[in-house]
Amino acid sequence: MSPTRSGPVRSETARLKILETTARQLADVGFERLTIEGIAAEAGVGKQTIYRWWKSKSAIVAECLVEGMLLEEVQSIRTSGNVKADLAEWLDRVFATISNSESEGLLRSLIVASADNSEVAVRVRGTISGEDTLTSRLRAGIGEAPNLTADAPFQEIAEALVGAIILRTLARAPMTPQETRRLLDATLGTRPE
Amino acid sequence: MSPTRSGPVRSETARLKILETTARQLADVGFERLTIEGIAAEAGVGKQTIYRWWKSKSAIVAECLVEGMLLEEVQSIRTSGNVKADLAEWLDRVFATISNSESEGLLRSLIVASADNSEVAVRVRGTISGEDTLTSRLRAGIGEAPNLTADAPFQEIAEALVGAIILRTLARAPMTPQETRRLLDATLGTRPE
Amino acid sequence: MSPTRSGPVRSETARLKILETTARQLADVGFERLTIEGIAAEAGVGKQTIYRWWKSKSAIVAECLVEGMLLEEVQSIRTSGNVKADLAEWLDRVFATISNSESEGLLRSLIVASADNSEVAVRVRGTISGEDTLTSRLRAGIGEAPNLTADAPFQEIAEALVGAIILRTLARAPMTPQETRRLLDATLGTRPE
Amino acid sequence: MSPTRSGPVRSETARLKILETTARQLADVGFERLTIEGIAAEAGVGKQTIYRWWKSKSAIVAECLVEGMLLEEVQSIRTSGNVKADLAEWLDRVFATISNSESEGLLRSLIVASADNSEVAVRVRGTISGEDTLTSRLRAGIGEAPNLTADAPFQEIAEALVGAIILRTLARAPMTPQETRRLLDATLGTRPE
DNA sequence: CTATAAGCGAGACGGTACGTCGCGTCTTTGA
DNA sequence: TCAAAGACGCGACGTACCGTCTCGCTTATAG
Repeated sequence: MSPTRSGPVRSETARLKILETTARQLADVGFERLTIEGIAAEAGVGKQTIYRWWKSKSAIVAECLVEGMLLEEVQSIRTSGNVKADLAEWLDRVFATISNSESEGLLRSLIVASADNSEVAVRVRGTISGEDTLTSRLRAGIGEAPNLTADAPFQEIAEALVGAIILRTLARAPMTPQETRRLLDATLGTRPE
Repeated sequence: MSPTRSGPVRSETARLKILETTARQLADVGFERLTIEGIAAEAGVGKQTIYRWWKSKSAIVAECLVEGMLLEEVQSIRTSGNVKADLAEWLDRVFATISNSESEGLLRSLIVASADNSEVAVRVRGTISGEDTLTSRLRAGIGEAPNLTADAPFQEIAEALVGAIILRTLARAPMTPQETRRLLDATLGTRPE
Repeated sequence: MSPTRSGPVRSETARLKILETTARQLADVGFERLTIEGIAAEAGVGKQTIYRWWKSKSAIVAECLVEGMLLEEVQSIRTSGNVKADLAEWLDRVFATISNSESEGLLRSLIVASADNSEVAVRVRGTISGEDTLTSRLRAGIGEAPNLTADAPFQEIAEALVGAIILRTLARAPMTPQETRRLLDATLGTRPE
Repeated sequence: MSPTRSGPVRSETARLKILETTARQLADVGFERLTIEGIAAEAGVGKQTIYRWWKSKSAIVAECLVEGMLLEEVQSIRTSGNVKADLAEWLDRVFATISNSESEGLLRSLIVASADNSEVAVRVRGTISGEDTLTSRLRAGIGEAPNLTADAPFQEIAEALVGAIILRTLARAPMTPQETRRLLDATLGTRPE
């Protein structure tokens, strides 16, 4: 076996077309009704080309997340000096995004994909909380809220927040701004305004 | 249809056999590989009998939850006077149960079913937190933890806890006892021991 | 067992409704797509009422034939003194009737029913040839055609004619008037005009 | 679709296995109880492979006829110089074949298939009369019987004979040798011996 | 003049087969 | 040698009917 084998190399064009198509169809029809055949047809690609490079549809979805093709809108968190206000704005944005009829069910689809593939689970969580900007924001907020001391359980607070988002997504019951404030009070130890 | 129509009546035997079979197979093979045909075959029932009364497999799962055929082990929460200890014991029990290989993936399956059917989502959440015994326990714990004041956001604290369970379930990363303590410190406002 | 048992007697209304519905649907959708459930529904009758009195759908069709609800138009044959002319007129009428789009496929449906139930086969044949008026007409025509001698094989001539009708019905190729004349020449021994 | 498209080609193995299985099962259980699933299972083939190439079970049967897999025994007619004797032998052979319990009902099944598909009707008729060897034999017999003149209606005589076969098949009443003679007398204009 | 038993409309039941969709693998042809 | 196209065996889908079996109601003899 030669170190560099002969023949054409993986087609980047095909790879991107497949990812874009997957992202589009995932938002459109959801994970359960997403099919390899459908992706191949719309992407103008042979099925084998997909099977050659990915081992399941959740793996394609995972790669879409890595490429930042999904949930771009919810990855940033403001740092204004008031951690509760910043997180409230972020949570409101998250719930507004997932309630948007255009990508209705997208996060729910990602949850299903997560159940199939823990790589997706990790990516979804990372993506929702902006590649760990959530934990960073919490750490940056030491002193801005009673619970945010130097030895606070930042990781667990982040989990509680993201977990609540997931819970509400599954229940199709986005949080209202009042509820997000109460959630933040519960996890940051702040008091109602 | 008249209020009392004549003719044969729904078979309770068939209904129970279907629910039992569904519960068993769900724990066995997971939601994605659960099939109506498989249920019908094992339950000794015609497919139409299933389609007549339920409109999807997630609807059957929802009824299993209502009948208490799933997740019975995690529905009770101790009330000892120490809310953090009680919830820690409960969380440890929850993670032990869902890590148990016998029902490996059961909760993950229920999450997938939830994505398909908000009825299931509501039931799963109700069941995990023991038909609202979680919120009740929190209310009963007023004064046992800094965050548990009379006007505390009990609902949101419960959501944060259940959400964290779901998050860890998807990531296939059950919380260790240390982590559950930190999560409780984060949501109850307690301090590490 | 008493000679006359108690209880209500067979409902003539239901019987007739079933036969009428069957005749109508048979002409409409054909024998293969005729269903007991469809008959019961349209006739406003329980399925059991049908199964109680008939053992198959072809048996109902047979009874429709007995009741003269099917193919009434083709049962009479003229007796004018010219057997070839009379049979030509009858054959033309038969082919016109079965080509009529309104009952398109009715005879074909009856052939299928015949294959299932020899009772129907006998009835169809009897009905097409007008309760043996065909053989009668042939017997009455002794001397009107070369083959019609006193010891002629009347039965076999009739069979040849009806068989040809069936053949053309299956092939969806009705005979033209010219062809019917040639068929009659072949079986009656007459010569072309 | 381009004239020569790339990609896999139709499997001849599968095609033949399907036709052979269909021929066997048709003789075994009859057309009404012949099922696509049964054929697929016995042929070791996916259902879709059948649906891809044929649009109904009668279409498969038609192709069996084309391939000469059905009714091979009745396709030849002797030419001895005595047309009545030759046809009598053929008719006796036909009725013997269709009465044979081994293929009991095969011709009846083909009649049902004909009702569904005129292609089958044409093929059955062509096959029974040996790819028009019947008409050929009649033409070859000019002068051997009163009705067989140069301008005789050969086609219609053939139809009368085949039609009678079908009629008797439906009635499950094969002709006796005496009856076949009378039928031939009726159509050929011969006299009883 | 009951009571009892059958007929009736209705339709649930365990089944079989339908025709379709999508899976993951394999085969062919063209670039 | 990869990629498109797509046929293949397979498994499940949701639907249509099958023939059997309750139901609750009505109706006509038999006691």
